[in-house]
Amino acid sequence: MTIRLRFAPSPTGRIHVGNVRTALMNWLFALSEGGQVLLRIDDTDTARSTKAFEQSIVDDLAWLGLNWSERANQSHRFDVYEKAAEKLKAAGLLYPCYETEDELDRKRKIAQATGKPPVYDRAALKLSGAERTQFEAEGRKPHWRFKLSGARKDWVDLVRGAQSIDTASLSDPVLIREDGAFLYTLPSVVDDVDFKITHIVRGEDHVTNSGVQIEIFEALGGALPAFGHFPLLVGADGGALSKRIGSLGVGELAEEGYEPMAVLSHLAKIGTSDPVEARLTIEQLAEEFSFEKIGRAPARFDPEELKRVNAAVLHQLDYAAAKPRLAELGADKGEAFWNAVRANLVLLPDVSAYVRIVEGPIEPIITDPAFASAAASLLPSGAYDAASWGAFTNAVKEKTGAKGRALFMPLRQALTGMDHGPEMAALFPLIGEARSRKRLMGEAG
RNA sequence: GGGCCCUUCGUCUAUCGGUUAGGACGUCAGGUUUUCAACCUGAAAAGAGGGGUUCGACUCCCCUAGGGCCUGCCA
Repeated sequence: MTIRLRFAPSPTGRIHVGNVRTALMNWLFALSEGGQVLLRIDDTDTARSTKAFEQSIVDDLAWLGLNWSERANQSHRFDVYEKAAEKLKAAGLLYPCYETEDELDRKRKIAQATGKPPVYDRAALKLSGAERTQFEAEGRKPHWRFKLSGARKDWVDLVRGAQSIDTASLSDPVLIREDGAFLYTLPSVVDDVDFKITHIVRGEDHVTNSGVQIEIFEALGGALPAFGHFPLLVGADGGALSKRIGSLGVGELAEEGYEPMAVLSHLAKIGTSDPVEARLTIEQLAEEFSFEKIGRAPARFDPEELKRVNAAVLHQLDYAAAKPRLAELGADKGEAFWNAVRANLVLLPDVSAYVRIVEGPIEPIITDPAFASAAASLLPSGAYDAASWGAFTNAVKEKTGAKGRALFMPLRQALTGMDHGPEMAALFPLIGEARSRKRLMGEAG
C-alpha cells in the first residue's frame, strides 16, 4: 500500500520555517516510503484566507523543491463537511450551544480562579426545547460542539511512542461557529478520510487534537490513520522561537540569498540524532530520514548554524548549478571565477564582493607604499595564467627579501582590499595586469 | 490550576541497566596553502540538583529546579 500524507497550511499568511519543517517531515517520510503528499489548502476561514497567500505557499514550496502529487481546497468542499455534520447531529454527537464568547470566557475564568479545569460544562446539553426556542427568538444563533466520549484515546505515535489522551479532561470541541463556518477540526478529519490519508505527521502542539480527532474519525466511521507528532522549534537561546525567527518566511530566506537545500538540510537535521550537515538533494535527506532519529526535546533553529550549512551547500555547488543563479545576480564571471570564490561564500550574494575584486572598483589596502610600488614594477606583462602568481611573488620575494606572511599579506590587501579570501593564484589571472598595477600604486580600481 | 513532553561536552545531540559515554558545530593544536580564508588530521571537553530501586543507573521510580506544548466560536 502506498502511503499518503498531507501538508495542510492555512492561506492566512506566508509560510515560515515552522511550517516548512512540518512540510518537510511529511515529504521526507513520503519520499522515503515511496508515498504521496497532498497539498491541502485549509481555507475554511474565508474571511482571513486569501488567494495571494495561497499562491505564496505554492511559490514557496516550489522554491524549496517540494512537489505535491495532489492539491485540494477545503473551501470547495463545504457540502461534504455539511453532510458529515448532519451525520454527527443525527448520531447525537453534535449539539447546539448558545453561550456567547463573553459567557464562555467568564466561565473559564471562574473555573481557573477556583482551581478547576477550564472545561466546558455542557450546559447546552441540558437545555430544554423551550429554552432553545427562546434563544432563537432572541436572535441567538448556535455554535455546535462535538460530544466527547470521556474515554481515553490511545495510539502508538510514530515519534512519541504510546500515547493516551483522556477526553474526559477536555472541552467538547466547537466544530461549527456561530456564523456557520467550519472550524479546522471537522474538515480536517473529513478530508483525511476522503483523501485516504494514511499518516498524519505534524507538530506536537496537535497531540491533544489528535485525541479529539480520533473520536471524530470513529464517529464518522473513517479509517484511522497513523499519527506522528514531532517536537516544535525553539530559538537558538532555547526559549520560544523569537518573533523574528518564528515568522522568518521562506520568501525572506530566498531574498537574503539562502539556498533551498540549506534551509531543508538544517530543518531536517536539527532535533535529530544525525549531525546537522548539508545535503544537496531532498532524496538524500529522505534516505536518511527516520522517525526514530527524531528526539523528543524541542529542536533549535539557529540562524548561525543555518548559515554554516548554507556555506557548505555553496562550497559543493558546481558551476553548472550555480550559473543561472549567478546570472540573476549579475555575477556570472565564468567557471574559473566561480571555482576560485565559492569556498569563501556564506550566502550566494556574497559573491558580489569578489566580482568587485576581479572587475573593480575596490579600495586597495596599502600599509607599505614602497613595498607595493616595488611589487608593481615587477608585475609580469601580458595575459596571466595559473603560474603567473607564483612567478610574480617569487620576483617580489627576490627583490624585496620579504617572505611568508610579510610577502603575501600586503599583496593580498593591495590587490583585493581584504585580508582574507580565496587562493590568490586563482584570483590573480582574473584581476589582470592593469588592475593589479593600479591597486599596487594605491589607486582605487 | 490540570494534562503531556523535555533537561548528557561551550552548543546541538547518541546511548533504549553493564560503553574507554559516541558524533557534529565551536575551541585548541598540527597539516596544506611560500599569507589569510577555505580544506584535511588530531586533541581537550559532558549525564541539572536531591532521594530511591538494583550486584550495577545517563538509562527505571519519586521530589526539587529549569524549559516547551496543550488546556480557543485559532490552526
